[in-house]
Amino acid sequence: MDTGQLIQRDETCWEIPKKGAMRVPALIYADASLIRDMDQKVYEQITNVATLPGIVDAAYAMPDAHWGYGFPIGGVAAFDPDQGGVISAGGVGFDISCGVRTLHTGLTIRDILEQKHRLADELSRAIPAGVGSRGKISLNHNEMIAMLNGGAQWAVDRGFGEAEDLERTEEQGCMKGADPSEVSAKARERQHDEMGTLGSGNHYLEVQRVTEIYDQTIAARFGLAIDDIVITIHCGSRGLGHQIGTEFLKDMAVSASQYKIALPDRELACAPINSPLGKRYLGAMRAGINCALANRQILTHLTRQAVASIFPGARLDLFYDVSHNTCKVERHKVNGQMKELFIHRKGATRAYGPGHPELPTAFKDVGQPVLIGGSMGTCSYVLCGAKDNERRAYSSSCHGAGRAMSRHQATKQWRGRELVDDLARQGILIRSPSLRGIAEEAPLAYKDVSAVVDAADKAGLSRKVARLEPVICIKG
DNA sequence: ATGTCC
Repeated sequence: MDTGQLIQRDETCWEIPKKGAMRVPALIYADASLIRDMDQKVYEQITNVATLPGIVDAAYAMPDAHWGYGFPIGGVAAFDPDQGGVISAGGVGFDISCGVRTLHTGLTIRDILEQKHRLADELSRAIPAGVGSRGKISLNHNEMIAMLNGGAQWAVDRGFGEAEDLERTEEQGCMKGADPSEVSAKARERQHDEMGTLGSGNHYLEVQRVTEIYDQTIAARFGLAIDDIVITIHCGSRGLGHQIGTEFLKDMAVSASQYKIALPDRELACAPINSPLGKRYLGAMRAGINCALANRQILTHLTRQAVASIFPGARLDLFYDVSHNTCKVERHKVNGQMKELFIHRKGATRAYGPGHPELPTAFKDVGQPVLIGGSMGTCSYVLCGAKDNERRAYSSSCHGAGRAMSRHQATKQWRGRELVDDLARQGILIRSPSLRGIAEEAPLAYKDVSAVVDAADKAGLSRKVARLEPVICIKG
């Protein structure tokens, strides 16, 4: 991106001033180097988002922003229903409530070193991964509806995990207001035997080692210390979420003119929050969120079983679960008054600062854990919602490294087998059904995650707490 | 992201 088109507000905040059809300005949080490498499409896309009805304050892009469908991935936008605000399927993303959860293991790197290969094989056997992966659980109609209403709470009720897990999951594991009757038969059919599966693309299950602590006090509160082993699961709502996205995107594109919404890009298709279509999508999307929460909950149970077969005494307590493709109703201050806004976060993580009433007791005084996945073979980070970050991007932070190169380009540049061998030499074990998938996910096809989190920290979105490095990676 | 094209 050409920095000449932007007004630099400070070291990590860049403004696209309001012009043309824009209702508000757009703000990008990144350092100069990330901005220079950022896709020019991000400029176009957040400029377009800023034209949508009812948008409040600004359209935001996180430091990891890149070209997405309509909205950039790494985009945040808040809409006011009382000002004609809209909800957009492309503003949530196809993989509804894709997210990350990290489990403590109580083990250290010394405990697992000699069992590394066994653990990799066991996890690979226990976790269904890859395109169209299927699980052992299949849901009949009534169970499907119960799952879409109950999310991770439904999963815990069925014996997948423990009640304590729910306290450490956004929405206590259950998104209220889901309407399974708005989830089509086709979407439900696609999910019939996909519960408890990882899927493909950038989804993974990773065994990680804590290698650096940046904030001793918060790390201690988060239960993280050097050489601890944690396990991180990154996945979403599988075929069901994708089907919901596909169907509503089409409906929203068709009905935009009926709602008198001028779309600068068809991919920005949306509907007023208070319209019948907007309400239908909200109900379906919330059911999709529950599907993703239930899916990660079942995967947690499968992970616990796999780890227990090698380390019988290990306790895999949930550290935290965050979603990064959502639209949520939150109370925020607008012109000095508290308002209920619909916050779209696409490839962006909620990052409540210290003291937020919705935080679990364990984190209330320090802030929300923010889990940032790196690319395969590179590091990941744990951050913490920063004080006063509400006024920056409605308490949001980045979600990962962000792609720097297309999947197609990556497959031309790398061979899966060579990447697996290279990483094995670095002591990182990869298990995946797809060598092509590995090539698409080559570490160098992503932005430098360390630069991304440094920018998020400097911008005051969230604070660095700990760095994690991969030991084993189960890839979809 | 996605039964990587109904």
